[in-house]
Amino acid sequence: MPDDRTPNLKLPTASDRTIGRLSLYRRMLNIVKAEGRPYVYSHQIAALCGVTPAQVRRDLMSIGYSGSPNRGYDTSELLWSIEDFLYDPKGQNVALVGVGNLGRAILAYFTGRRPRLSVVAAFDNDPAKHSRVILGCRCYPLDQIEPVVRAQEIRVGILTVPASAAQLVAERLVEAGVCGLLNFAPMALRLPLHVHVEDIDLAMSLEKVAFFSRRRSRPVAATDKVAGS
Amino acid sequence: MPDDRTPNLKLPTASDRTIGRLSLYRRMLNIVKAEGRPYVYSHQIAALCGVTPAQVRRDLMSIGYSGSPNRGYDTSELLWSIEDFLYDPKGQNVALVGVGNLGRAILAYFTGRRPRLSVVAAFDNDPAKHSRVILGCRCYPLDQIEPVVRAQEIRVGILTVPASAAQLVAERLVEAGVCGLLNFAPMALRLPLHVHVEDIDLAMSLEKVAFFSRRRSRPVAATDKVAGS
DNA sequence: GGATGTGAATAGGTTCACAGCG
DNA sequence: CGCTGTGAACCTATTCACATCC
Repeated sequence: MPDDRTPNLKLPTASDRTIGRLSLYRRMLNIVKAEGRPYVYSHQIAALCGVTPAQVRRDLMSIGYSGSPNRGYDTSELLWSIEDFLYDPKGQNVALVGVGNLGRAILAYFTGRRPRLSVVAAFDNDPAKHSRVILGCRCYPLDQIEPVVRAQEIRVGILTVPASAAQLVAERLVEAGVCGLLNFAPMALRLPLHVHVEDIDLAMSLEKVAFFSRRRSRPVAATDKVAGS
Repeated sequence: MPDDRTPNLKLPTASDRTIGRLSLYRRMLNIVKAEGRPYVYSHQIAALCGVTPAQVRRDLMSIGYSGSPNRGYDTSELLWSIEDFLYDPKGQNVALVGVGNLGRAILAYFTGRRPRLSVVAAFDNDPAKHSRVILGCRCYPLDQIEPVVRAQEIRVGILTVPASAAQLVAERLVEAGVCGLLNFAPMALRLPLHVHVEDIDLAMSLEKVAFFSRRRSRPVAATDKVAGS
C-alpha cells in the first residue's frame, strides 16, 4: 500500500551512483566556468567525466534541472543547481578519528578546501597528539568524542583507525549523533539503519587492479582504441 | 558471431563486483582460519563481510569452488582457492607516483604487508626525495619511470599526483608497460582500452556521505534495527 | 540540424526459492 | 533437518531511440 500523502513538492530521488556523478559534474563545471564558457552540452560534461551523454542528461533530470535544446546547459545555473541539491546551506561539520599516516593525509586533503564541508575535529588515542592542532584541526582524545561531536553538531565521520577499533569507534560516533561515515577500516561495520556508511577499502581496490591487470591482453597495435565515451 | 574456439577448461568469469568481494572473503577467511575453525558456512562469511549468504555462494560458484552441503566450506581449501584465483603465483610489482601526503600514507599502508603484491618503486618530481628510500621504497625522478618500470616488470601503478599531472603520468606508465592503475587523482583518465583503471575519489566519497547523512531520518527509538544481513 | 527530455529496451547484478545431498 | 548449488525472478542502472524544441 503506497503512502500517497507525499508532500506536493516533487522531491527529487537520486540513487547512490547518481549522487557520486553529480559531485563529479560539479567539479568539472567549476573548470568549465573558470574557462569562461557560459554554456555546456551534455556530451561535453560526459567527455570530461568519462560517462555517456545520456547518463548525464538522466542524472540532471533527477535533480530537476532543464537545459535549452540548442544552447545546452547554462554553466553557472547548473552549477548552482547541483550545489543546491548536494550541499547543506548551513554547511556540515566533519570529524576524523585516527590520526595516523592515512588520517593525516586525509586531513591535509580536505583541510580548507571546501567551505560547505569542513573537518573541524580530529580524535586519536595517542596522548602525544592531544591538544595539538594538526593541519588546522584540533586533536582530542577518544573519550572526548561525545561532547565534541555534540557541541559542534557533527553528523559526518571519517574513520581511519585500525580494523580492530573501527566498530567500537563507529558506535561511539553514532551514539553522539553522527549519521554518515566514510570508513577506511577494512571491516564491515554493523550499525543502525539510519547511518549511511561509505566504505573505501584500499587493499581491496589494489587487489582488484592487480587482478584485472593480469587479465588484460597486452597492447596489440601501436594505435590502440581509447577508453571513455 | 561467437568464437567457439574457446579452450575447453571452463575459465571462470567473475565480474568486477565479485572480484572485490572475493578479496574481502579472503581477508575474513584468514581471520576464521586464525581462530582455528576448519569449516565455515556461507552465512558466516556473509555476516563477516556484510553481504547475503546467497551472494557468497554465487561468488564462490564463479571461481568454481564447491563446499559440502552439511559442513560448509573447508576454510583452508577455500582460502587457497581464492588466493589461487586472485593472485599471480609469481607476485606482481607495483609502482607509486606522487610521494605527497597521500602517497606516503598509501606507501605506509601497503609496505611489507602483502608478499604477492609489493610496491617496489616510487616516483616524484621533487629532487629532495630522489635516491632516498621512503618507507622501504626507493624514490626516483619522474623521468626514470620508463626504465624502472620496464626493469622491474611493473604492471600496476598507483597514482597519487595532482589532477593536473594525472593524465600525463598515466600515459607514461602505460607506455612503459603498466596495464592496471589505482587512480586517486580526481580526474577521468583517457587511456587505451587494455588498461584497467580503478578510481578512488576521496572528495566524491565524502560528499556522498555528507549528502546521505542529511537524508537519513534521525534515530527514532532507542532500539534501532541493525544494518547488514 | 543538433540539442534536450524521456519512455522503452537492455544489461547487469542480486535475491528468491527450491532441488539435491549428506 | 540445514546446508549447498543454481535456474528463474526481480530489481536497479544504463543505454537506446525518438518526439520535441530552438
